[in-house]
Amino acid sequence: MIEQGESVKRYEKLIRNPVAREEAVLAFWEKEDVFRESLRRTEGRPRYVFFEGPPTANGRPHFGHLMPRVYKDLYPRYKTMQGFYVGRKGGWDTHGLPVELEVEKEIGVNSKPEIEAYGVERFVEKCKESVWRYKVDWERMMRRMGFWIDLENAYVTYTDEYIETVWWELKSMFDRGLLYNGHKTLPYCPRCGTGLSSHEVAQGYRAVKDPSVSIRMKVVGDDDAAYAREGDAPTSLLTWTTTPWTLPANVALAVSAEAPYVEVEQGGERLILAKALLSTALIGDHHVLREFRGADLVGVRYAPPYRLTEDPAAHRVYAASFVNLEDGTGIVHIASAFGEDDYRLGQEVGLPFVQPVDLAGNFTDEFAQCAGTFVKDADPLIVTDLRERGLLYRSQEVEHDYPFCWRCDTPLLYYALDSWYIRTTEFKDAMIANNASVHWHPGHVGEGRLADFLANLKDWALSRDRYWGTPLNLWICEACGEVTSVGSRKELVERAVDPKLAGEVELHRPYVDRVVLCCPHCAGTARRVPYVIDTWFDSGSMHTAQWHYPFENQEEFRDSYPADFICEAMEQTRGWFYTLLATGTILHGQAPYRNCMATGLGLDENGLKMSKSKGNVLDPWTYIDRFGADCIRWYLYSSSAPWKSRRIVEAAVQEPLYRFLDTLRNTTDFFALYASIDGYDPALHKMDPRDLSVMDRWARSRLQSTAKAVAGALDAYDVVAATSALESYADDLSNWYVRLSRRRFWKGGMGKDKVAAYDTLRGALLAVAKLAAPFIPFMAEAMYQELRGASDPTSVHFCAYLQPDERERSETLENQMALGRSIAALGHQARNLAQVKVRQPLACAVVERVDAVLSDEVRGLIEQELNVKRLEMLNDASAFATLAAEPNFRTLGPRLGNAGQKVAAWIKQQPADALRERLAQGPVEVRIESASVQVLPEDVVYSATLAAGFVEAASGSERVLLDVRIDDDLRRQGVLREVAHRVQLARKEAGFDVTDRIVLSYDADPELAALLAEHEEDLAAEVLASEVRHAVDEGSEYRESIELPLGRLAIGLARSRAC
RNA sequence: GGGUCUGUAGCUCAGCUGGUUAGAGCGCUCGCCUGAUAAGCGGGAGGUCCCUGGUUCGAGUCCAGGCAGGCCCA
Repeated sequence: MIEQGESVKRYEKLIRNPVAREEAVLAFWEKEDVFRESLRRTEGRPRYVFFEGPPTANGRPHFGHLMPRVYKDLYPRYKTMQGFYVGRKGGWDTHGLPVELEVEKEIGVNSKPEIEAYGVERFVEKCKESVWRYKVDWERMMRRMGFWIDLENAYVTYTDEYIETVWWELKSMFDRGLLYNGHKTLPYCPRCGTGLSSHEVAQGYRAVKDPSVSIRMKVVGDDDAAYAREGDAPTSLLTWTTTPWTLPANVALAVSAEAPYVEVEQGGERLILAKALLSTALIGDHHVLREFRGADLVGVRYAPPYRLTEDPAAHRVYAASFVNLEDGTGIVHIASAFGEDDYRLGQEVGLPFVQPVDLAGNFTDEFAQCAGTFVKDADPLIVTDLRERGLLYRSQEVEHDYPFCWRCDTPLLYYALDSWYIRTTEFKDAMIANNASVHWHPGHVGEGRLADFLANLKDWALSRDRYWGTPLNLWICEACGEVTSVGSRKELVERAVDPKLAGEVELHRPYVDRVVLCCPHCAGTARRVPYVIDTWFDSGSMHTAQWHYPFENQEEFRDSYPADFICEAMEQTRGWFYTLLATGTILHGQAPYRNCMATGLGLDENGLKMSKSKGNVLDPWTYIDRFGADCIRWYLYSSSAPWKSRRIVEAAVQEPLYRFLDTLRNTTDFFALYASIDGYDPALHKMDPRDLSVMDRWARSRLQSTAKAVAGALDAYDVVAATSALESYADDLSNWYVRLSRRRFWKGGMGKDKVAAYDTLRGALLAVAKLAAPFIPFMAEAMYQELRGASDPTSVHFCAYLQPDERERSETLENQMALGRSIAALGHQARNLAQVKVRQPLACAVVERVDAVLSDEVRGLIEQELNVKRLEMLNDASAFATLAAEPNFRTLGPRLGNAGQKVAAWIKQQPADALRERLAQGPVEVRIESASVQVLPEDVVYSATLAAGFVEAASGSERVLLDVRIDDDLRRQGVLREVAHRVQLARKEAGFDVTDRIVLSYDADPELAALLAEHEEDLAAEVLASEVRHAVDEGSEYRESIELPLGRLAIGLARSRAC
């Protein structure tokens, strides 16, 4: 009888709708201030340091943003539960060209002159607003996804504090001589008047046809070269370009030092070019005169097509590593103002800088014959001119990819612009060493992509000729040219001509530009350079600048450098991952992070990257509002490795809801249902370990193994393995432990066995909640709140992560159970084959498996599961089969011909077992019509025929033989079970409660009636009937007629009033 | 063009250092089971493991070349 006093604990079912369930948990977290409390509880503990890679809030968050974020939340939660203090300072990236572009669009301007006309101050103020446009969307998304991060104290890269630290960093580099002024060759849009960053350029590549010309450059001197001219014929270096407009700026030619070059004779002239390109570069017949290495040509002087400089270093041949021998002539035209390689070579060997093109892309007076002409339009003019002067060897058109401005479609020019650099190359070895100290997940990001980048490291071009960014903190004296770097607000005030202004001024353009310094060298007036800095330097400085170090928080900084864990999308490799590493190495001499995880991309259903321009971005809310945050989180964690790109397909995202989350919910609900009925209270009903059944011990052992596997996988940053361990435990618990233990919960009273079952199930569910808490924080919390005891911590997120307890583990038991389950599966398969229902008891199942051992307990479970009276384990079950020997005509025929038939007949007559034994010793001699014939082992194949009444099912290493002979007694037992089952179904159909007592009434054919009468008490107990009547009640709430093997049965059910 | 990743069932993906007949989940289909379950169990259909060559007794796995897609960088 069930009594429900007030003191009895009630367990509620979990909220079924995942979205509603999570909203309830969110409300609870906020009410209890759970995130901040989790930080307070761990304060002072050893740290696990996490750095937030700051997002830009001038764009809406989309599904792709969730991918790194789920891991950025998982590890801090996991480590917090392990007792570490994991501060999670948020951050916002707020500067840069993308912000400016947004504002340009908004105010309807399209170029720098227009911005100047609009007013830089107004423009910058707009930028400042723009960066917060979608802040609430980000905050809403983070809150709803359960991403715990401190946004209230987030660092913001545009604040004066942040800028001040960046200034401090830059000054410290300046003082160490690491900043210098030079030229950077950028893809430059002459119409917009700005260089473009690489991601902008990448958007504008298009295949176009351009001229491809080979030009003679006549050798005029060989005094400084190993090469020496021979004969009197005119000799030319043959060079090649697809940008004829750069030829006026030619200052040198470059060759590959090691490659072979040849001098050929053709039509009375001599031409020099790379041997490898002879056949593709020359037209018509030629005669090779001699061969030499490129190095021999170094120093040769030649006549340029246009002579705009008289510098003695110019118009000579140099060796360069970038010379390629795949197209062209192997002799590369160098215009140091118009190409990155060209510029670097110019710097290395001291070439003059010839730049006859203005910032609008037109030739200047320096190249008078085309002055005022746009360079691309000058191409045909120059080609014609060269042809007329006999310098043109060949002119063709080639199709290749060329970048265009993605905004205005103007062809971009590679143009050397004035720029400040950080001498990062000086730290190349240090960065390589620091990179090697990082644990990369996956390895190829650090070892491949980044290492590769570091191996070819170039100095960091720091300055940008724009408006919205951290102003470059360099002031140049108008009088003496002295450069001053200002490293703090204090210093700015001290040096300013107007200290009051310097004390109040916002550290942005155009305000800070108004601060004029007094030159420390000559007391002249120093003005700030017009640049802002690359915004990557901002975010790459967060390890220091987020604390406003060294002006504040010195201790905080020391305790949180380097980070233990960072995680961002893969494309940050040469972005944030690199800039952090660079600034960290230069400023602090150590890699700024120990573990770095890179995540893949979110792809749309066609496998294309989600991007705003393609219009295929997925709003996370489409799934959050339908499946909930846990479902999305688990999908991302479990579907594949973090760094793999994923197609986001609805069915796949939804899957965990049914497969995993509902399994947890249902198992918890199962517990709640019966624990409520029984009034189970762990505080009152103490479990004695001696009462634990084999199922309990197995469930407990599996739990410990799971805890071990999950923590091990997480520590190895193998998130997928962690999720699959949890999933398989949830499955084991629900579909094996609960399924086989149901009867223990049904039976009345609160016996020791029942307490053991409750204790085990509740313990397992609580443990799962803790193990799963970092992954699915909502579901874990909901389960925990349902199951926790009064003295347990308020939230699952305050609990200690489960430490595996080896004493509860038994590998033997787990292995035996695994074998048992495999046997059960085979047994079911065999029943299927024989078309015998599980409810029909059978006498015996035989398991054939070598050296298999099952304890009596496990064996008992399997007998029950398979509904067999006896389960036998054998090494060899051949006793249950009859072996027959069959001749193998494939071997007999070819070898023996006609005699084969006779031998075959003989084989068939032999007892198969005996024959096999004899053949196992070797060939057998047989006399066939007075001739002796050898029968070889391969001449015989054996077929086994199962003993009558058995069916078999087999998998890899085991075989199950099922005795499907049903005698009268078994049949009657089967019918009894069938009747009980039908009554149970009827109860459910009638809508009765699990605990309702019923009046069962029935009519049956005679044989069936006799059987039922005999077992009436058992039946009544089984179906909770308080009374059984031998004629169907007319007043029954539910009636049904059933055909059974022993006859027809009519039943009637009514709720009993007795109870 | 350089670097790198990916290519396995209709879909999403596992397949560790090479080793029987290539797997899971979802979907489809037939049957079973069901006092928790949108569940579970079993059977079936569904595969050129991108292609070609090589190494090997043996290749989805290793090597080389190619094709396709993606990303980063030019």
